[in-house]
Amino acid sequence: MARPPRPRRALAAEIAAAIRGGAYRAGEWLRQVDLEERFGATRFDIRAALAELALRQTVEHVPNRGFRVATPDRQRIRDMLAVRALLEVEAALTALPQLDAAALRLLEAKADAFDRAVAEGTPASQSATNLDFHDTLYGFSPNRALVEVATETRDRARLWPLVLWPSMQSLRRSAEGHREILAALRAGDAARVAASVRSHILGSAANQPVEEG
Amino acid sequence: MARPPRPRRALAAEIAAAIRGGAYRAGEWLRQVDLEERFGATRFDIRAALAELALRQTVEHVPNRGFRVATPDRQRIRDMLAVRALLEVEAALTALPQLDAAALRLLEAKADAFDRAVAEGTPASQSATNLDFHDTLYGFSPNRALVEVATETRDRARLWPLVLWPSMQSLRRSAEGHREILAALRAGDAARVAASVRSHILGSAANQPVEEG
DNA sequence: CCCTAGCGTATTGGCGCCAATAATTGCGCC
DNA sequence: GGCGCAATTATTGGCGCCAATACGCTAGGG
Repeated sequence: MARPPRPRRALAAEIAAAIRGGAYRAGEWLRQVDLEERFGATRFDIRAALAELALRQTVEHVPNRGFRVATPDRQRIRDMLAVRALLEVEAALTALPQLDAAALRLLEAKADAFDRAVAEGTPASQSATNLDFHDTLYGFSPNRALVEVATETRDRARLWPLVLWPSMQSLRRSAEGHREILAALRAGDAARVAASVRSHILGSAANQPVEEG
Repeated sequence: MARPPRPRRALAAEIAAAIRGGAYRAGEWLRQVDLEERFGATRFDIRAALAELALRQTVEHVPNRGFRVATPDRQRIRDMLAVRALLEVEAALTALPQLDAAALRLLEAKADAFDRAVAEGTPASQSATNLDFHDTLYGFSPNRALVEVATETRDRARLWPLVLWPSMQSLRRSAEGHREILAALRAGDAARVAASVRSHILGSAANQPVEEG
């Protein structure tokens, strides 16, 4: 199926999504010919996309060997989570003074959407509605650069846990986290916002099965 | 002069350095043929490097027009500085518990080196020794990911102010800032470390000539 | 005299081919 | 029968050519 002319940048995201979705395992070599076929793109585009992903450390590049999916490192995941928490707490705090009643209603609706996705949605829709809640909140921050760095960092760290993500327990905890954040925002309590966002982010991974490699 | 086979990644940094050094002005179009000649690289490499810089928002890409140097936006610079402060304060704070007497001596030596560069060095050596001080400090942080994101963000934001950087006054202030940070580290006073790093970063740009465009 | 339309030129960017390099398999030797 | 070396094959990656596109200039018309 010859797809219509694919927007250049999208390809990298598409490959990243495929990796996230579990199409390729951690450490697995990505052969360019396979990718060509799978995504119906030219070799040139594939290479450009892979280079971009390598820059984002989604894949690892070994000269004359190729690209392979970056391997999760437990310590690094923890470190990344700490960075995420730092950035996202700040994003939430800077958003806080900008929130009016309408904004809070909007956020409530997003939280509802996530709840519904948890109850009856697919893992993909759960992930999407979850991100949507956070992005909506951070979108109110007047510091655009902060939001960009935060989402970038989140996307960079997000690769790993997605395969083992959909445990019902952690989903419920996430939903509760959203409610707690919302309550803190409504109260206008900065310290409480910081604490709730922080624990929401750190907690989302803390309850992951700690198997050793 | 045909240079020896240039390491791939270095080229992007080299171009970025050229932009930083003022070889190309903000908003100026970067013609690929010029870059080819200037850096003695093939068109292919130039293009890859430019794509990388575009991803880092050092240059802007306009399809079928080419690449131009990203234009500084005063608001964005402020925003970026806030992000830098956030990240680098955290890096310094996490480094703090790891510092022993030898580490403090090393940092003192780096601060001395910067002082010498301010007194008698070139702008390039001033910049290098300044970065070296910060990198050495952050290097003691156990959170590698944090340090990476911090230095990445710094390099991303660093493009703009360098042309107008070498005012003797701001250099002196930077040198003092290093001393203040060192003193706070020696005292083991976390709050003071945070405050000194923050004001060092925000201050380094606050005293910039605020001409309007 | 100014505005517009068309052409020529300069520049970018897509892509396919081929050389360089590493993995693999098969053969010979110990 | 096992091990090591060498030829074969698979895969990556460098690069130059050419089509696509935008810009500047000139000529013609209002």
